[in-house]
Amino acid sequence: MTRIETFLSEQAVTSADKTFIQLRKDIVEGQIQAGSKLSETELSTKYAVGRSVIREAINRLVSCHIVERKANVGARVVALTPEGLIDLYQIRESLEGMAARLAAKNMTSQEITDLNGLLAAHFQEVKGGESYYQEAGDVDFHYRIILGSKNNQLISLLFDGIYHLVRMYRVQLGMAGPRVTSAFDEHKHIVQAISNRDEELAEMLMRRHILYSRNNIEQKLISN
Amino acid sequence: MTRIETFLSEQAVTSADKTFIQLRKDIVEGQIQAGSKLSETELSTKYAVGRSVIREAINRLVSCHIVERKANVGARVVALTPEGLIDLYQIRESLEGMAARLAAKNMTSQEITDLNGLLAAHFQEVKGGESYYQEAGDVDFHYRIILGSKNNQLISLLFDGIYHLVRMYRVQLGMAGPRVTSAFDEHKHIVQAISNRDEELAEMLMRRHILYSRNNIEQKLISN
DNA sequence: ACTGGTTATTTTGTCGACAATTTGGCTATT
DNA sequence: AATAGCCAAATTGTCGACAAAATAACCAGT
Repeated sequence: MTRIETFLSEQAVTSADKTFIQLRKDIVEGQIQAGSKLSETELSTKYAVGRSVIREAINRLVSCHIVERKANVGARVVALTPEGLIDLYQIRESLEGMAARLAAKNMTSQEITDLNGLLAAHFQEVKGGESYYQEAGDVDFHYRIILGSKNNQLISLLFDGIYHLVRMYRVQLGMAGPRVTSAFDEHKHIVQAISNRDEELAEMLMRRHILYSRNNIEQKLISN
Repeated sequence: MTRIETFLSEQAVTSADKTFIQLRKDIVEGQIQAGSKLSETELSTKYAVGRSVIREAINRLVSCHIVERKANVGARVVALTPEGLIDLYQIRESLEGMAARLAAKNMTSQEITDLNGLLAAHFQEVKGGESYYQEAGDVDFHYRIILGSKNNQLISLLFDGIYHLVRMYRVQLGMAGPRVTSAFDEHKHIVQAISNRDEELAEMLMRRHILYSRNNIEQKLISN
């Protein structure tokens, strides 16, 4: 099992773990509508677990800002707003910029070699016209750099918190968009900077990369 | 009630809220030792609430990285390590830098006026030789700028998560340190940049400010 | 005395029941 | 008809009990 997989596949051992992951999936992928109320008893029967388990799952979703809860009233899935998406991308710009800086400092040469390999594989796909790239490939690229930062707090913030919310926006607002080839070039330059151990440039390029991505998404939001 | 206070005094309505806040306080301030085990039944009698309430409180502490839990084994207060502190400061540098940038863009002129007022008040204290400054004053300064970012996700990340952990290190490793006057000058320049709506400079100065603070703390860690 | 396996004990995870709070609807009064 | 107050239904919050898992203690065999 690769390093990435161990981090991503949070091995769910308890019933609350599984319910949390399932519920998050159902919300992120839109099976449960954004903004809708989460009734504990209802979910309890739906997922065939006790209400305690549902409560714990909901509480965890509250912690990653996917659900909001008012005391004695109940929990609702967050609403997807343009402002919320912008907030997320500002944080991504900040944190992933720092991640790239730290990756340039802390990645092993083996990890950098692997990253170059990933880039080469993506290049083949892009050349072959597969638009498969952007979903899995882009995510994989960013994950490796974040892991390369070796900052566990940073890794957890992005993986456990931000990324699920970003994916929720992506899926539900249909942001499967293009920007494939230009994004590839940006990735290439970032990897070059990391290979050169140029922390300053790596951070700057990553920030630009995410800023462009945000601009791209904002345009789509407006056109809707 | 000022804007800051509404954000800081999380009004605890349920019993789980109060227990969470109390437990966090006891951990952050060292009443409960770092690295120690958190027995649910034990805490249940200690705080005179049911075990469900304790469980919920612990789960929330897990979400803000103050406690770690292993399934079917139990929860422990995190250990305080130099690496952990560095991780935190790297994140602060990144996020608060972005906060300063956004504050330069989004703070109202009234808020900027207030911020200048705060600075003036601190100057009087520093001049008067009160070292009171650095604890409350420094925190107040940073809080206002973070709030000034108007990015709720960012605000929550720092207030609900990072800052309690930072305070835990500060309190338990006795980082009440000096650096008062130099920090004041740094604050002054940051406020100037924000007043000029110079986003770029505000971010850069804030990052430097936090970097210096980190260097200062690291030196103390070594000398111990 | 030491190691391996087995049983007890303790601790966590889950469930259903009860208490407290909110919400919606009803009645009465103006 | 509108509003205020009150009551009923539903939902959340908390508790204690039971189930499952891990740790500790114990015993047997070498």
